Amino acid sequence: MTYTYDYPRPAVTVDGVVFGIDQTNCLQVLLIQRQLPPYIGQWALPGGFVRPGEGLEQAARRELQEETGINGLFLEQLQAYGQPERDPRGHTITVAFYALVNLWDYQVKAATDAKAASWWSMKQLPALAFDHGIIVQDAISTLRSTIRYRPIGFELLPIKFTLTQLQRLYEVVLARPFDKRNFRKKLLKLDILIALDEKETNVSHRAAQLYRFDQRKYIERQKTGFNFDL
Amino acid sequence: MTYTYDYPRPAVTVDGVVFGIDQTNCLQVLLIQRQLPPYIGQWALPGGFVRPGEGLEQAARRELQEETGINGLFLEQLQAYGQPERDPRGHTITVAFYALVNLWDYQVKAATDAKAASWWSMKQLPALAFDHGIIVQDAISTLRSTIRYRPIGFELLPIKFTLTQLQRLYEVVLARPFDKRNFRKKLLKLDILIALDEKETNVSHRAAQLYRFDQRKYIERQKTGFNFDL
DNA sequence: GCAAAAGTGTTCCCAGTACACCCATGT
DNA sequence: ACATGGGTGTACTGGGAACACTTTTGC
Repeated sequence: MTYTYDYPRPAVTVDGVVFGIDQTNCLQVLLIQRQLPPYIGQWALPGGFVRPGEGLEQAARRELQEETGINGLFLEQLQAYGQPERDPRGHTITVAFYALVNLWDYQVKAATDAKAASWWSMKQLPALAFDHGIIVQDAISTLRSTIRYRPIGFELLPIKFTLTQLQRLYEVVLARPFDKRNFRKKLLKLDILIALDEKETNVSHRAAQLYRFDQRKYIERQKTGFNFDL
Repeated sequence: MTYTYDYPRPAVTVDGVVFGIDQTNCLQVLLIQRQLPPYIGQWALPGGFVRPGEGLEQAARRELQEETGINGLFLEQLQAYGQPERDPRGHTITVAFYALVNLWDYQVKAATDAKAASWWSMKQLPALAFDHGIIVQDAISTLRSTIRYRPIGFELLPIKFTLTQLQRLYEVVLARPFDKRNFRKKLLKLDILIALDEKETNVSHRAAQLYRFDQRKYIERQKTGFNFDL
């Protein structure tokens, strides 16, 4: 079965830059090892061809589900990459997405996945296939600017988290330290966190208060001209 | 001549949202009237199919040149749109760009262009073909956020401009008034404007000082950790 | 001399920043 | 009792916001 058109068409793929944060407080990216040419054996972003009748985001979610077993996560478009020589097989345009995943819950899943998918620290990424190295750099740069004015950081944490975890998250992503007192003051004043009736357990130090993000209140705030800004 | 592939491929187009500001202090968008089905006779964004061996930005520049006669302008990618039903002819992915053009210089050119291209005020856009209405909304929203932290506003002005022109520009794009004294104080303190040895002429009021943007100094500033921010 | 826009300083307030000690818990 | 991270308040400073009058030019 073949498909014929009156004019030549480039191929269209989607690729996903999936970020997570592990216990070691490093920003991680999910990569898969290619089983087919070109770049066989090299590490690359999970992704694949867009199918007929499929939206771009839909295709990205499907590919991530197929290749890494994770779904239902925060996913947003980065941009399209279309340099004609970026794929040796021929003119291929890829639409890149970035995704945030809560590694506290998904950790096991990714580790036991059969498809040669694994987490790599941003600090020591391997050489990537195609132009995927550039895509990852663009993704981290977009993540850094976005996390400062939209409350997407919570996607990287479990539902219940401590203020210290939240602070570590911002420090890791923005690669910059925050003052503990000022950070807490600012976050609590935004009034979009709910203090739960729970504390950490089994820690050999004073147990920390647990919070969760109040999406509803955030949306309310936004309507009345308020800006998340860190 | 036809082109055959092993798997079905969506078509790939580029579209451009070209912004300009005219004398009436309105934000304008350049539209063309479609000469062919679908949506024949309706207004749409200038754009067209990506050709083999052509990069995305390259394609966007070519289409703008062909359809509107303007080139060499500020052009940056917005995002890709790929809902499968967005084009009645079949699955078509478009990569949208937004562009800024100095209407003081290009005004005549666009007006005399033969191809049914014309400027429309953002305040009263006609119904647009395809999902172009959404694309324009996304473009203005991106323009608004980008103009606040990157000095791209100057692309909409002639090389020599007055501070009042610059202020009007920001007021028009951000749809919000600025205080004259504070605006001038802030802009001048950034130290990226060069006061020229020239003033306005033929105005029936006190002639304003002319300035130009100092790209070189801006790049210097940036390296030494400085942020344009308005 | 009048209409129309250019140009110019000061005060107030809030948000960002810097900074150090006591508290609760497990071993 | 000690090690570990949790939790808290104050003083300073710089930038944003509000605000009104004089100057220059063409008619």
